[in-house]
Formats: sequence, C-alpha cells, structure tokens
Amino acid sequence: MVKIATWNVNSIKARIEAVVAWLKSASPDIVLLQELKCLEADFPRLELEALGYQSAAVGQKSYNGVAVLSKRPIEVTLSRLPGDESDEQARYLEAVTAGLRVASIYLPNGNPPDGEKYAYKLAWMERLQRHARDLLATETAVVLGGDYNAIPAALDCYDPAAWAGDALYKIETRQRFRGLVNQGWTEAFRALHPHVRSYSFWDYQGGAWQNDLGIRIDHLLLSPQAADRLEDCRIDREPRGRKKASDHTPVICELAA
DNA sequence: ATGGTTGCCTCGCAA
Repeated sequence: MVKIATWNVNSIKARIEAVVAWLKSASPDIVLLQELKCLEADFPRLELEALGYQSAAVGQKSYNGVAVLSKRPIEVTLSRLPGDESDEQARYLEAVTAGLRVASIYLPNGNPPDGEKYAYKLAWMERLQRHARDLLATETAVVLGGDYNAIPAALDCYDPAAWAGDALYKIETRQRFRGLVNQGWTEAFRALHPHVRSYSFWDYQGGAWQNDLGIRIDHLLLSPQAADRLEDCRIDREPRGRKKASDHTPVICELAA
C-alpha cells in the first residue's frame, strides 16, 4: 500500500511544527506540499529528513513554492510546467518515487476574475491539460495532486451562489477542470464518494471553519494505472482544527502495492 | 457591512 497526501500548508516556515506532528501521526509515504512561501534554500529539509522523509522543492521568496516528500528516493523529472518559458512562478514539481510519477501542483488562484490574473490561470490550466495528455500517454501510474484552486461542482461549495463570479468557481474554470479530468483522470475523492459534501479549505475570516463554510479545491487526479489501485481517499480535517492551522487540510489516498 | 484573517516582512499584497 502506498499512502499519498496533498496539503497546501500556507508557509512551510509558519507550519513546520504542524507538518511534523501530522507526518508522525498519519505516516504518509508521499506528501505533495504547496504554498511553501520560501526559497528552496530555506526549505526545512533536515527536519523532515529526521522523520525519514527525503524531499525536493522549488521555491520562491514569499509566494508560491511546491515540494514532494517521500520515504523513498526521489528523482525530479520536471521543476516547472512546460509550455511557457517566461513563467517564473514556482507552481509545479514532478518526480518519480516509490514506483509512481507524482506532481505537486499549485494552480493560480486567478482573482480578481476580470483581469490578467484570471487570464494567467486559464492559460496555466490549458498548459496543464497539454502536459497531462503526455503523462497519460506514458500508460503508467501517475498522481497529480495539489491545490487546483478549482471548485469542481456545487456540491463542493457551501454556497455556490456566493461563489458564482469567483475565479475558483467561474464556468471557465470548471470547464477546464472538467476537461482535464475527462482526458481520463480519476478525481480520487469524488470517484469514491459521489455524494459526500466534504471540504478541504476554510477561509480564516468570518468563522468559516467553526461554521463549516468551506470549499473543496485540493484534489488528487489518478491516471488509469493508478486508479486501478485506488483503495481509499479521505480528507483529514484534524489539522485544520488545531491552533495556528493552515487554511487548507490534507487530502489522502491509498493505492494498493 | 466594500467588512473580516493570516503570512509575507513591510506599512500593502496575496490568498
């Protein structure tokens, strides 16, 4: 069994104690982290190594940043999303580890939804679609995990009307997310729990967590060869309820060996 | 209610 998690930690420096505590209790084999908010040189590699995790990261000062942790050796295959050489943002890291190809994805937020940030988001989603097709063509087990900043459907949002015009829920965003999944990917949580309302993000503001006013935007997409092995997928709400929590909580899947 | 919270490391921006 291989246990794979994705977690937007909203600053690895602010969250290292929470991450260490969660790794000790959940003991995932592979972890995909987003929003490191630090340079690669400042990534707390040694603290994670002390827990038995190797790591690879791409960083950026103050913003973005993604990492892959694994109990097994990691071979980095890509440290940026193909398709735009001018894109400097640290949002994509792909690696082979434990016999799987995995990617840690931090898809652009895209707000406000009427300007260049939204155009960048849609272009990024189209680049991801093109690259994802190439990954499917390998006919191997691939897991694309991360913060997609995309609410797939009304069930994934506490109040769809309130989010109607938001970059995370606009129809153009949902169309591109669906287009990606419909290439042949299995969105692990929804595939196993077709009718369950469960969120992965709650805003810090307005008592969103206390009132369970969340959205589901952190996803694990599995190639057919990975989906054939899918045994479980769940959202671990426990870290979100702790003090000094990230606004996201981990999503975990288990694949048969 | 043009509000509210967190993290960056500055006095504003991104989420």
